[in-house]
Amino acid sequence: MSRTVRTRIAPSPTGDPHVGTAYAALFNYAFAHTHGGQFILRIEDTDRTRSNQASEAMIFEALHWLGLTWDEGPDVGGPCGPYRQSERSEIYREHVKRLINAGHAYPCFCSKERLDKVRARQQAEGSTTVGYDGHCRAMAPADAALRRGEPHVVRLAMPREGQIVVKDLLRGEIAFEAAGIDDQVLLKSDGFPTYHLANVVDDHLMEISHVIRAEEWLSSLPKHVQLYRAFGWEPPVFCHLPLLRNADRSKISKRKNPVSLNYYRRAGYLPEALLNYLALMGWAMPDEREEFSLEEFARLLELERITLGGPIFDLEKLSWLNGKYIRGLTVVQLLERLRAGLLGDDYLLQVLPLIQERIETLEDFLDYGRFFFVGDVAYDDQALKKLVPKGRTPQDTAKVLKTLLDEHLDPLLDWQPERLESILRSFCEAAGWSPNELFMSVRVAVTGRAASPPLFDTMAVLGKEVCRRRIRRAAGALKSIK
RNA sequence: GCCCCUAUCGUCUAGCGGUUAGGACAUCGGCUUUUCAAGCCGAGAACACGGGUUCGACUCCCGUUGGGGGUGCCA
Repeated sequence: MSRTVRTRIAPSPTGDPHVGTAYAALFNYAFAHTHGGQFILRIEDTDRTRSNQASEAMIFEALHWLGLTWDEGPDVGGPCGPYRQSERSEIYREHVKRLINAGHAYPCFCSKERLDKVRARQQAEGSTTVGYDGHCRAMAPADAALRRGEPHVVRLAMPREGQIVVKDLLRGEIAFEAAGIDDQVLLKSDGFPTYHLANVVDDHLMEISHVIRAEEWLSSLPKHVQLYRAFGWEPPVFCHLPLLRNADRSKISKRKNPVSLNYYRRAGYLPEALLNYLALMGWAMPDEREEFSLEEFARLLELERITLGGPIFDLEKLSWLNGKYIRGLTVVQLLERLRAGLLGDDYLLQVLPLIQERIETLEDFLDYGRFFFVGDVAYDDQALKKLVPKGRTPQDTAKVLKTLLDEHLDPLLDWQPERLESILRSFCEAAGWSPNELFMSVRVAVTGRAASPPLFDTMAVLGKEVCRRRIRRAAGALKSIK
């Protein structure tokens, strides 16, 4: 009870920095501060194929922008490091060994094919439990030792019967039938731990007192609790936050909502307004005041008061709040905000070289460079016509743009001219479009005009978020054409 | 399919057995204003349904329905 409060945010660096990460970080940060504890940043990069350095850097950057500073983390260090899971492999391996020796875990040599087959059969039979069937659990330790050289994973030996009762701060006790939970993989065949293992081991070793995370983890809580038991550790307090939702109530996603923190930053939302809005999701101040600072939030947050209905992330209300914050600034402060972004030297110095050769008077600058500074661009009839190459239909064009965006541009984190060019060029072949066709279409989508500075440089300067939303919008506009 | 969570205006929420069910966004109307915003004032708008418990349920319990999440060698 008197234990120091230590909370953490544990993002996985596999994409653009996510608004859900900021949401969880906000509550963890605030709770730690309410209780004079520490807030820790841990990078969960155990998925070697998806984890990526650019993503990690963007997460740091985005959280710094928001002002959610951490007391311990990969960049600032701390007594419980390293804070990057990829650098802790030895720790996990040792802990797995302990579990195996105690009979709480076992090696599993089942092939992917067998696993798929088992799952397919269970599904076909309408079996009540779908998951690993425990095939290798019966293997004698001596036999397993003999096969040590073969590729294998290590699984957690879950109790076969009875109930696993877990406790969530907001929901109270929740009982799961042990029979319905399969033996989770703890150590992958590449030697890296799964989330389940790594998060339990690290939370324990890093002395995390309160695990405040998204509700999507609630169903794996019994596995985590079982791990704490197997290790003989005292589990932390668990508090599962409601999931942010799209307007249709599904879990917030990039197809239906801007989810990248970079979007909000570029669009000109003030970090304190975003944080304030996020704090309103599932939380209300005791006096119902809706505008408050991070400090006030950190002073008054009580986890018990969090509401559990999944809140819809409402851009309209966010924008209203943001407007309030902007109006609350002095003119000089407003100028500073502008200079920190769209009207800052950094950005202007990127834009100007692309415009310089194309203007004759300084006042041409605004007219010509307009699309570098606005959010959406308008597509007039002429632009709409240029968007669709001769001989192509609006529908085809919309489809090509969407595919380009979703499958090729969206996963790109290193948003540089060279990368963009190679992606667009190879996409031409895949789509069966000529570079002329595709590049003009993308140019118009991204700038609103048929004439612009070199496409890839322009896209690079505009940034991923702006390109994304404009291409998306262009595709949408095309679809509504007859 | 199975497991788990969840349910107050369109949206975010207050409520914690007895209230004309309150506030905010959005919407609509008015005032202000050269215009547009902003600001101010006002209006419409909710306890999903069915059983209990109780003198009394939005509040407690059970069920139904709706919504969500999970069911990966992803987190």
